[in-house]
Amino acid sequence: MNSEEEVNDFVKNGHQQYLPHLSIDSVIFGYHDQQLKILLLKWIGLDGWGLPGGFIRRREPLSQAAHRILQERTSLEDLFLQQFHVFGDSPYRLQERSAREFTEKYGLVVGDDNWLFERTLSIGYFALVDYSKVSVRTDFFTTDYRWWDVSDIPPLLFDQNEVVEKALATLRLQIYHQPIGLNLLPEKFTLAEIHSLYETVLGKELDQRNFAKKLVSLGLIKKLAEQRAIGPHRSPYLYQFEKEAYEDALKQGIVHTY
Amino acid sequence: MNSEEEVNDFVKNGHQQYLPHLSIDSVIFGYHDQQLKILLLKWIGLDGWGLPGGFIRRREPLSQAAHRILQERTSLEDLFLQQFHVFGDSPYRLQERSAREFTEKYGLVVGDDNWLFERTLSIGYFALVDYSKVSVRTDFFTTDYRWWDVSDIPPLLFDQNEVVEKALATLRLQIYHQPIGLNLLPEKFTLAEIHSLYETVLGKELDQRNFAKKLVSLGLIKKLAEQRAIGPHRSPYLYQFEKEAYEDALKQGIVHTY
DNA sequence: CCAAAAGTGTTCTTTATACACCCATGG
DNA sequence: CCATGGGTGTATAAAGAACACTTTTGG
Repeated sequence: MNSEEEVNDFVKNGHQQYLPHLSIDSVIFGYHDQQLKILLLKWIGLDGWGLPGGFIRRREPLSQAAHRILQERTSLEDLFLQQFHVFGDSPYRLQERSAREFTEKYGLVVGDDNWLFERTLSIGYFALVDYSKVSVRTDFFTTDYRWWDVSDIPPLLFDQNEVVEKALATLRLQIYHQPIGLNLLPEKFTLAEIHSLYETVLGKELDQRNFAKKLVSLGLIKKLAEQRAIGPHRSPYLYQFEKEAYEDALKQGIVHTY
Repeated sequence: MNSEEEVNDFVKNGHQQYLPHLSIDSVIFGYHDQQLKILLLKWIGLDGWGLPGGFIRRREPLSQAAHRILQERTSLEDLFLQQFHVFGDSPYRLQERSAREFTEKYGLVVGDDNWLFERTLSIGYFALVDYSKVSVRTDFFTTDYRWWDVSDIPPLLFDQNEVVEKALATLRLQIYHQPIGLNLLPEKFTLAEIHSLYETVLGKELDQRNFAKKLVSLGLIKKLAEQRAIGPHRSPYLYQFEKEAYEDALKQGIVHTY
């Protein structure tokens, strides 16, 4: 959605294509530089950072909508994507807001009764993606994007800070039952990398030896013959996920402590 | 909602009061007779059993709507109520269905474009309630109700069997992180009762001695001086939840194994 | 040869599991 | 006095936590 014509049509007639009162907000986690990051978009006019999101087509299954929205935004096909909460309590989501504001800022004339300004509940999804594979597409409303460190999220639009908090809490809880990493790390990685990922997500230190022992003994990762040259230091071995064991653990759940 | 007039108004004008395309389905768990049960309603006309549910008022916070719906149905004020999933994938939820059917069965004339027959996503909540304190209110659409054993749920309307399954799965997962029982048991209970509750929810046997040891050592329950007379057997002691420890465990989570 | 990061085992402590007998009660 | 369900402890096994030194590498 980039041309003024398209945008106009979306604003004026979007309610014919999309379900009103409902949107999807995506918290997209990536991992880079030893930091867990999320992707935020800069909304022009509203002058603030917000989550990528979108609407559900009238006859589109919900989970398909969530995938489509993410795919359109990041160009990723395969990703871990999971619903985690519906947000419908915050006063922001109750306001029928800012039609005027919108008109002023975008130069589009819309009425107070426009579908975009009715009360909207938001279904939160979170995704775990390989940072390096994402190519972000911006559009008319969102001219800029940036990966933000989760410990340093700016004030977001509406109640989206709460959405991010809840996504993080869900991820941290889930890591005790399911493996993560397959979608956050490149295919081959070092022990140091996955170790640091887990420390980052959990926000605490994990014993190096115990951690490696655990992952290997669970059969989730396997050591490759390959090593990686990393400058004037000993070369670490590369590891890879055991896909079958990983998928099993995802489905059946495990009880971890790390 | 009982008089024909009220029902007519709800069908014809409900969309002015409620958000369209969205409903709340409640899976209400109760525990009785050593069985985990859920409350189902018999929908007249549709000729089937279904979950209690309702709609969200246009300016009503989501969680408040969930509480209201449950409160109206069960007369309970304090209960454990938790959102667990949004259902928007099943083909049932895509069908704009049965306006004709409806007209035939209820004798109300409604059009195909009536708000009740548009695609509806459902937000699933589950509640844990003290079976003995519930007094169920029926209405025009639901003339009968019954508590069903979770292992013996009949085919439900739409995709509601899936909703029940997911609620159960969520409850079973959650029991590993949070205590349950405070809302399922009467205030004072015996070790045998709570033990059997946990066995029922988890669907497996738990060692009697280890179970009691664990709950007491976690400080979740405390033994009272009182005993209960139970016929020609040794009288069991009564126990009570330690509210503070219980609430803490709810908030902060625990790692159980039982 | 040195700075920096990698790799690797053992001990101790805590937690979980398995298991069986005596006790109290009312009829 | 007896049938029934209640109550309790200990020993073993498994899992988690704590802990430090040697190796490799390129500059």
